[in-house]
Amino acid sequence: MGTSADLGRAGPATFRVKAATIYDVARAAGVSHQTVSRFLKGFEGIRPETRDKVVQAIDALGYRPNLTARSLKSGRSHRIGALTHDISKVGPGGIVEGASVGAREAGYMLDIIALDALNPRAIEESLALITQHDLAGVLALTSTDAMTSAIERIAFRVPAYVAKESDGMPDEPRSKLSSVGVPALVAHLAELGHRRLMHIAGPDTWSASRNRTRAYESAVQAQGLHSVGILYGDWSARSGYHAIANLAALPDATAFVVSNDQMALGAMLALKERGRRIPEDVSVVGTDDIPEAAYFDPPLTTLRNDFEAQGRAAVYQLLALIEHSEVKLVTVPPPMIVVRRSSGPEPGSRPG
Amino acid sequence: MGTSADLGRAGPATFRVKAATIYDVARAAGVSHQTVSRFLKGFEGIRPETRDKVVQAIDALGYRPNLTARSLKSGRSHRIGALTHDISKVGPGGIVEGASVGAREAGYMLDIIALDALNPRAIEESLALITQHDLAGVLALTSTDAMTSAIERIAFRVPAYVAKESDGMPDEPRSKLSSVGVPALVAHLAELGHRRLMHIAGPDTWSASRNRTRAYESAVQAQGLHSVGILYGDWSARSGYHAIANLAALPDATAFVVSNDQMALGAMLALKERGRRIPEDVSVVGTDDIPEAAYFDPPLTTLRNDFEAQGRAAVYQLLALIEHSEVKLVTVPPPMIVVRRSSGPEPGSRPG
DNA sequence: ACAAGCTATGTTATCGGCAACATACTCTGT
DNA sequence: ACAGAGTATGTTGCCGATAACATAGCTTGT
Repeated sequence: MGTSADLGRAGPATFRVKAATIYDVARAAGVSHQTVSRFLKGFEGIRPETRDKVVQAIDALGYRPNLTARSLKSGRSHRIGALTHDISKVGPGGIVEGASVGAREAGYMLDIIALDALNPRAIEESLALITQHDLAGVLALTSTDAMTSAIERIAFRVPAYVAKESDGMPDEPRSKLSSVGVPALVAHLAELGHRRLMHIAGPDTWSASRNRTRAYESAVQAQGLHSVGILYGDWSARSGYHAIANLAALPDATAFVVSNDQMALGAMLALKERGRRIPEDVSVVGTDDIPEAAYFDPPLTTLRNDFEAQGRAAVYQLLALIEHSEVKLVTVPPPMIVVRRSSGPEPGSRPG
Repeated sequence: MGTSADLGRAGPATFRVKAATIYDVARAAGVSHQTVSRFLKGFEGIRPETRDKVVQAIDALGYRPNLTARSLKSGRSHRIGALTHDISKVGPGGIVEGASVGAREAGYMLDIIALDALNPRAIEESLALITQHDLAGVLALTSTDAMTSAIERIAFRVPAYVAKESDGMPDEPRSKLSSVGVPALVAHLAELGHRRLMHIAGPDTWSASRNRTRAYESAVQAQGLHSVGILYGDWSARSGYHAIANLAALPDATAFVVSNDQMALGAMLALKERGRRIPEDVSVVGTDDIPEAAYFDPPLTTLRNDFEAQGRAAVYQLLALIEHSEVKLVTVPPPMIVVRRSSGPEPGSRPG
């Protein structure tokens, strides 16, 4: 788009028709408003004739309950706040989408609160917003330290929940550890003969990043491999590129385990520019399986994450806190490895 | 993440402290609730002593106005709904983020309504949600036909606005046409000597896609070039790949103008797999400048779009409709061309 | 010095639901 | 045939704010 001039198109002139209330319905049906209210709540003891009159009146007037009034009285709103930052950067719009759908299924709305992570006052302001807007609960969709501490402070006022991103290291029986998550990537590389690995991690302030790094380290040890070192990025392709490009000399790792696909993309470009062929000379594996990963050059071996399911699961966890009900089980599929062409056999006994 | 078990972490036990009301404040200050209300609205005629008492009471009690009650009485909520779908696909989580920030600046909340574009009933349901939740207005963040028609129906009840995506063809003086947007891409290719172009478009149901295609066609004509044909994708890298891979024979175009960066990525892979070198044999240009585009192989020549600014601008347009006020001008920078290595000189007079 | 006119503040009604209590009506048993 | 129990429905008050109207207290003019 060019300028704001062509940004959009105004709707027709707006005369908002005043919506019908239970009182309107009651009058139309010739009953009291309370009868209507009872009907709406599914109260059983209403005579069929009365019920019919109410149904018809509701239908005729196109009545829709006003949730604002309802929350005022009940003190309980039907909206949950989603604290986010950098969603566009990190990718998982899928989490937001899943959360929104999950919320709607449960009759809630999802309010997006985009934090400016760099601005400490932003959290303060958002807190004010949350209390003012009477949210039923708050969800943090990115698990940075800043976010976690914000949530901890919010949690004294409203139910709050941090949706962790995939870490590839579930609190699961050891037996499964090697088949999913980062350990599966490491095992895959080990099978291909790689012995010297390098890791490109996300920011240390993200718990997801720390978890992945820990998973990497323990998997390397468990498989009897050697970690040549750890580089840090900020999830962006740019940071992945510079992590490699800024190195004085490439270490003698034959495979790189990268904490997300964007950084893997950047790292691959830097490696190619330094004359390494992928996967002939060096293997690269990522994490997340963003839709583009299958079309990188070469297509990226990575871990598939179902972000939408994660978003939904997070909403249901939060709803359990809000409604003190049982957690509706949303199974989030574990991150499965997707093998593509960016990983290949270790270059072998060739010298240097 | 592994399973729902490690998805997150519950907050501490929640006893929501009942928030103070204007009545509490009034009692503490020894005034009537109306005086408090007047103070909150910035009413001038309050004696300094009274004012002080109110300020202190508010401070002591940590009073925050309850916006639910406020909207009930005033009939005007401070939240706007954002209809979206496929946010994860097109990338512009940035639009959502920008819209959220813009909304907050104006004292509004942004409610996300993720539509399932495939499900016609979803629009119906969302409409019900909107009226129930008493939204001040509705914003469509993706401008598909389905969305536009949904908005048209909604607009009779609440102010509504469609945020068009960049189309590279602003309603601007002709003089500017060639320096920004899709025409700039075409001009760039013409300068490099390309004469035979091909276009990969997005879905025809997206107005942004139609606009880009139209801009492409008229620019090709204006520059005296030849368009070899148009292929259609769905914005995904996958569709870009198959658009090229499914071709029985590659056309004799020397440059491809692709409607977004993801499809360009897929197309580049398919071209390379068919033995074409980029940019030596064929040039590829995209649109959007997603953060990854600079790290494609080769880095992609594309148009830079400021999605966040677009989101904010859309919010302000809508607010103008809601509040019948002047449009607060938010200038969205025009999409500027970013030249990278995916575009190069036409292969020259070499035979086929 | 007192009516008229302001100013600062208080009182009451209202938004649209829900909940508690109130009442009219039906059914049952004796 | 009528008390008592139960059922269907109506009436009133409340959530927390705003709006309209009401009333004290202070100026001002003559």
